[in-house]
Amino acid sequence: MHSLSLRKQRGGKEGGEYVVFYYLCIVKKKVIVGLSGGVDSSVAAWVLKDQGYEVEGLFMRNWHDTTGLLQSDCHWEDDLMFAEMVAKKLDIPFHFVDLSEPYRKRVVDYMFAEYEKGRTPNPDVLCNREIKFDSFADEARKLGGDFVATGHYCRKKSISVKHTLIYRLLAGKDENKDQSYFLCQVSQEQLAYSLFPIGDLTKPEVRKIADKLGLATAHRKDSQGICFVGKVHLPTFLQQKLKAKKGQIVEIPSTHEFKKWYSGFPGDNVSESELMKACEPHDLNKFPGKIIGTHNGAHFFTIGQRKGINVGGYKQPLFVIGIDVNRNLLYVGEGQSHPGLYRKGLFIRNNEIHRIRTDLTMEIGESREYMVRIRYRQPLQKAELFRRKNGIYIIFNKLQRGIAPGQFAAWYDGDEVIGSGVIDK
RNA sequence: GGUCCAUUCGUCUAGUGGUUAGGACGUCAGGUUUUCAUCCUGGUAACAGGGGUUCGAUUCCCCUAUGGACUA
Repeated sequence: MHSLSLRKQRGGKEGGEYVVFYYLCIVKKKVIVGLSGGVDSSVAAWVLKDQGYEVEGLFMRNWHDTTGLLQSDCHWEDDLMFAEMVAKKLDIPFHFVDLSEPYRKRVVDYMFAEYEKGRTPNPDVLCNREIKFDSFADEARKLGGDFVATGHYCRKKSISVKHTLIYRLLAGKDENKDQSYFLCQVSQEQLAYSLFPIGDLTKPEVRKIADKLGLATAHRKDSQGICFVGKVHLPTFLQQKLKAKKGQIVEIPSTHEFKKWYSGFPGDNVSESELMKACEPHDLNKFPGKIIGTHNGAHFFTIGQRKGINVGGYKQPLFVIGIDVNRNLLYVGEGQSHPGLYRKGLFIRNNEIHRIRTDLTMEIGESREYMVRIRYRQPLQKAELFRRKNGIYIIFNKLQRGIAPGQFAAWYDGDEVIGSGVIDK
């Protein structure tokens, strides 16, 4: 029995309460915390230390290129400095590792490849699966870590299913900051090796703790944009590798006959071809569209996007409702409620189905109700998942706006992430 | 060739003999957001040009330019 057991024992003597700490076991578990230079990971490190773990900080540098960055300066040096200051304050060993190569290969290249296909990738979900809980975890093992920990707002629990230990990934306690979505692609093995120390805290609590401890990161602004890369002007960033190509913008009036959706869910015995139809995107080629302008490459856009179309004079804003990279066409529609913006369902290929709860695998022919989100911070949507021969068809209760291939759909049971997959179409 | 009508922010437009010339869309900048988006707030920006009439012209008149309609 290696697990650290730091116990609090309370005695209620007449002199008042006192607390006695003692160790049941002398061997402390070692945790390597990914210190990013932000508050969340700083407090995570402190929480672990407070819980009695042996804690070491590891800063990873994943990107030091400034091409396409909105702020001309690259922030990783600042981040490193803050991370070091925190480590010093908490009195924990501090390490540095450069993971730029794997990050470029496994996250950035994937990003380019997806955009090139006219899809909209989520690099941060990949970053967690491929870097933080993989390459980084390997580095942690080299340092003798028993676990890695991050400053994610999510929780891990375990249950025993048929005598097997199964890890559960749960939403963070702070509903407003819940980041479980970004971890929707991690595996049981990765979860087993991970800790999320601040999952039971809210952001204001985290800030307060950091403030009380006098951590330098207490009032640092939350990072935004692509993890490690930062805020970028996407077309500029993508043009490192994808070339600009002029093409036509085609407006599809909302008055055309768009697909009709049935209300609610189909029956559980619905055929795969029927589901396929229900999850098919709008066939925009068949409409007589109107050419209203030119763009610099359809692959720089995403469905549901408003900014950057560069065509004015309309009563309501134009939104991207379709992308055709082969013909380099950008389809747009006027107004928030344009029917081309909404769909009833989506499809995930067999080989893209990822299960976190490996014990809850859906068999072919099976269907289940789950709550689903297709973007970070989107309120969970009621949906039914149909497992069929080719993959999973997700039919939503309500029409969904801007379903974008390449993004991840994650399904939840309550606040637990059950599985996820890349949206194929 | 003649006659008539039009011309206002980048775009679509509102309006008046004295207005800070209004709005929408675009765009830009902030805010929200560890993806892409969305969303919120704010800013920028126009009376085609030249003459008159008038205390005062974007508004009325004339000419020029451009676009449209009708017609020998």
